Amino acid sequence: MTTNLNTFTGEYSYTVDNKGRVNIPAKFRKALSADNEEMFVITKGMDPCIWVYPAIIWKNIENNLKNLSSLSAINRTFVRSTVRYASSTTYDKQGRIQLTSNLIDYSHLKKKTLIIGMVNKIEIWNPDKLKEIDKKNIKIDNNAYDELAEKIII
Amino acid sequence: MTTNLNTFTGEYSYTVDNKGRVNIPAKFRKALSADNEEMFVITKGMDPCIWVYPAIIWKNIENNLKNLSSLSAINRTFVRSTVRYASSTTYDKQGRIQLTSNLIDYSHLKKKTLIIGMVNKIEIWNPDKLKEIDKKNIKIDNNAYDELAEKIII
DNA sequence: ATATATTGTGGGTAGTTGTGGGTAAATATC
DNA sequence: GATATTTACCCACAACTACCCACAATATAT
Repeated sequence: MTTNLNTFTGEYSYTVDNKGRVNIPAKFRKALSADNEEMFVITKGMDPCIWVYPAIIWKNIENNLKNLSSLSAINRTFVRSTVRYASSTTYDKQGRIQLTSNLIDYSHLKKKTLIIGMVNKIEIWNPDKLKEIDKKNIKIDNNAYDELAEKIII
Repeated sequence: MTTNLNTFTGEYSYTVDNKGRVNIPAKFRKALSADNEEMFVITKGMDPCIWVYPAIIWKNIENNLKNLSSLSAINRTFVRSTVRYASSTTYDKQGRIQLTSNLIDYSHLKKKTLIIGMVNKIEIWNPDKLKEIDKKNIKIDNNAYDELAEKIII
């Protein structure tokens, strides 16, 4: 059976080389639908990590943003903070994408990275940073999970 | 995959030279549709920055304004504060546009600039000024912001 | 178990991009 | 009308990027 297109699961360890490139796991590349033409959009995650979207998924976000009028100050701030760190890249013959130094700094990437499938997007983490965050999140009360339970069946 | 035409994302650092020229990032130039004929319209932003529109997008704005009644105070204010300062420029062989001293003053541009893709337009900032504004905006009511995020971010 | 193909990591090179400045035409000033 | 000042266009060069190839490690097939 073929898995869902543009859907990513699982976790992989890779390295960022000294040119700022990381491999996109082969499985993820295969999950990309053809109309993406091998293109991703990378941007700042809400956690200290990099978010990687299939290009066509990102396009939807972009189109939604286009409909926000810049007359409203909140709209301007929102658009700016959303797209400011976004840039599109196609992966090279070896399956790597080029990260920007902005995003590398933001997510504290060194050499080792953890690449995590997050269903409709991919996250790139510094493994140590993720451990840190995980520790904090353990304390998150179970009530929050109970709330989620009503929305999602697993 | 071809990215959306006349759509800009990402953030770039450039310098204004002593003739008042700034580079338009290569990626942005490539995103310009051919019928713009390498032309932008620069004008006063609603924040203390310069707005740069692809010429044909600006044309649409002008046409829309024509249909707006001048009875509305907001319309009048917008026309007066934004349209008033608009002027068109094509970029030179090196990819730079010439700014006007009016706009340089208005946006407090010194040497360092931050050029930000704002989907359907481009903003040129003094990096320090933007930091200032960002700080202020953190206090802006988060509810409106979160509402937007829920609608738009996937 | 061995051979073959695929995948991940490193580096080299040619072309592009960003930044400075120079020169001639156009405009303004006296 | 002559001179000064600005503007538009051109060239040069350093820095960077995209693209290419190589090779080792892993996975797959026979």
